[in-house]
Amino acid sequence: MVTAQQLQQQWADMDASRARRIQRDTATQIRLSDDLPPVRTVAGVDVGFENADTARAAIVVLDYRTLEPLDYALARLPVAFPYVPGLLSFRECPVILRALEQLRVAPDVLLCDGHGIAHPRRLGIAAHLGVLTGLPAVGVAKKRLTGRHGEVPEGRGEWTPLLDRAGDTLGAVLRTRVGTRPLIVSPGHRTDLATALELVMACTTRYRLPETTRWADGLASNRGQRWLARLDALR
DNA sequence: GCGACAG
DNA sequence: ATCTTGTCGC
Repeated sequence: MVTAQQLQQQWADMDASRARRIQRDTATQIRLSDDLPPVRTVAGVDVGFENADTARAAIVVLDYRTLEPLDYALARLPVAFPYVPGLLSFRECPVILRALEQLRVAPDVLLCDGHGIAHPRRLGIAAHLGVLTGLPAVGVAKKRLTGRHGEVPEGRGEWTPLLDRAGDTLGAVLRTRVGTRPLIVSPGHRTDLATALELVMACTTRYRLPETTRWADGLASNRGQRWLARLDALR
């Protein structure tokens, strides 16, 4: 499998047009059939920035049934790619892979911060990460990147499809909690939309964001110390 | 050429 | 993403 080091060097300072070419090429390897094993562990994946040139990835593996943390990993790496809408994975995948290498408990599926196939070239960070690792992956984003949709029903768990120009379904705009902005869920790799929605709802309790992303978000951010203390308290 | 634009 | 306190509302 590809290592974080390889990508870090290989993608450093790569021009946008070449990156898009890689995306169109990599997107052909995505499998959207639902072939996940019985899910017992789910991982939250996110990246934060300590400063302008240091990225920090956080991965937290939760027990799918109880949503209790089973394992986690953190990784730091110099930023080698700018943030360009549509090219997020080139900036964040290297650190994430570095963190995945440290994990001791293997996750059955990855819930990533960002989109799956709800992307201009169908290769959001969740899809890219899925292909790179071979693991089932789902995209959970707080904002839309591409696609259009109608009004979203107000009930918890209700959703509306996110469509592209041709009318193909890219994902779903999901209301995880009443009274808050909906999330955008899209399959990344080895999952279909129905399963992606099921996974996200199963990981969501009383907040807008699923527990997976809440943990990963917290640990990747600058208040990560707070969340580390919570993990220790559970042991 | 004019908007839109994950984290 | 990140810089940051209080504050409006259930």
